[in-house]
Amino acid sequence: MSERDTERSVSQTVRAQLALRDMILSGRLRPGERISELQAVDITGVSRTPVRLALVRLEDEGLLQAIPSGGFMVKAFTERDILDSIELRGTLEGLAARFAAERGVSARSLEPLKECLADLDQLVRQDPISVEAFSAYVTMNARFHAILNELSASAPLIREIDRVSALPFASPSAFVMAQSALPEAHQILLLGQDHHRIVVDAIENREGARAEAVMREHSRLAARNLRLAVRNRTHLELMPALALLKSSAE
Amino acid sequence: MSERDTERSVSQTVRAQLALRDMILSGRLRPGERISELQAVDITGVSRTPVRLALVRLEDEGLLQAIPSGGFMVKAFTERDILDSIELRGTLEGLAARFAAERGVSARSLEPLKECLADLDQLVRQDPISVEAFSAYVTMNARFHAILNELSASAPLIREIDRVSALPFASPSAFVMAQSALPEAHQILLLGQDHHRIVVDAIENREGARAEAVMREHSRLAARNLRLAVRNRTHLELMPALALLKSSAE
DNA sequence: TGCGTCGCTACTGTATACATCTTGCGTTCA
DNA sequence: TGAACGCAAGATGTATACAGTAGCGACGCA
Repeated sequence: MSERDTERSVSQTVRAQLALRDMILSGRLRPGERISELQAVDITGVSRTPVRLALVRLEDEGLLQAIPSGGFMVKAFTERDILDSIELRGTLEGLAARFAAERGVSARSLEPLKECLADLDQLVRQDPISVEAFSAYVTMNARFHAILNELSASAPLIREIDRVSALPFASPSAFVMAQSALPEAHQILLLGQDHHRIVVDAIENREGARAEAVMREHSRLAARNLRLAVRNRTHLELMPALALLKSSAE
Repeated sequence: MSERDTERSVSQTVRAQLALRDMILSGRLRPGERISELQAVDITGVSRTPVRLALVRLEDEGLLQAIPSGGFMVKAFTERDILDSIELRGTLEGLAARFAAERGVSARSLEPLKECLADLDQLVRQDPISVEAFSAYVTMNARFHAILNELSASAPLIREIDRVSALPFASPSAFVMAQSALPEAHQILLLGQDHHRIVVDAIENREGARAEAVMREHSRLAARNLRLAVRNRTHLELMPALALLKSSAE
């Protein structure tokens, strides 16, 4: 039904954007491959005008790269690019946390964040964590990060964080599912949750430097997950984002 | 001549983008004002297709805001938004400097930065600084920042810095010209140049934390300039970016 | 056999016509 | 007199036709 709704109500541009993004992330369009407008028309079934807009949007989303002579190609990323993007997100989220801490947040507006924290606590408490719980964790984790960013009350900053997190391998939840297959899974989850706890505490006590530092460190868990998961090589299918890696690592 | 070249060789899309950006920054399109495609067609003289692309590009450049029901309006910024954008740029440039310092930069690739530093030294040495020298300073300062960012050797980071600096009030040179009218002008220039000197030194000695901290502080000079210039209210014409401020400050 | 040039093909850039939707104003009814 | 409904105007969303250009291949000449 929601499928139907999507097909009917959403604009052709958005539909094309979703279809193309899916093709890229699933690896059916390989990094470096040129993607012509007509090809995109074939894929998406809409005409060139919305396809063109979709391509432009995917370009500034960072998934495509403009070719000087015209047209677009699928962007390729190195492992270093991915790690830098994660560090970048951590830096921005750190700034958001610092803003929240330094500028002060009312007890009332801190409430949703604390509720979210409690929900996450509930989830990580199970010892062998079920796949469903992992999935719920991903959702709730994204929510936690979103609320935290909002607390910065800085529109320009939130905009940039959203932008950076749109890269499939830079989002706070990018490698959580991959992590679920690791033996260290539970321990990493507990570490992450402790970071969450600390940042809430730091904001409450207006400790800007502490809030910033812990969010930076928090993002490095994603980097650690990435390295572990790539090394183990099993469950690469849990990380669709890796389809964008330059061939060497594939 | 370059005018001619622009008119001839550049695509209609780019031409429309430039014309519209100019209209916005010059204040002829006021913040909050809706800008219809047909209106934009009248302004730019090109047809709706390239106009549309130009509008989309200006949206993700941050100058326009999409209206939910379709179309775009000129984005309005608060003084707080501007200050946050400056802090944001400082944070990103700080990260770039830290990357450069921690990862190490060869003496050879540090050379252009040092040359740039020496050129800047030459410029700030004059005591009553001429307007021409100020103008030259703006150019050279932009060059210094560009080289510094490149030294991070991080494509994703450079991309974001460029993006943030594209906002007319967030670029490293945004308020330098405005500053030229202030009595404190020379002193501020010397402070900024000292920051430049320190960051080069820190990178050379692989002091990541120092390089990061000084670039953050460096960006706050822009915030200080902004505040001073707004308070003095003279020479607001040197800061076209302020056309985007929400009405209160105008 | 290699290099240069010519021509073709297929792509992107642009304009415009048509369809759909939203918004605002006017009219009518309670 | 106020509110709600309907219509009209103008906006955006979409499709497509046409023009211009770049890239590639083939052919010819040295």
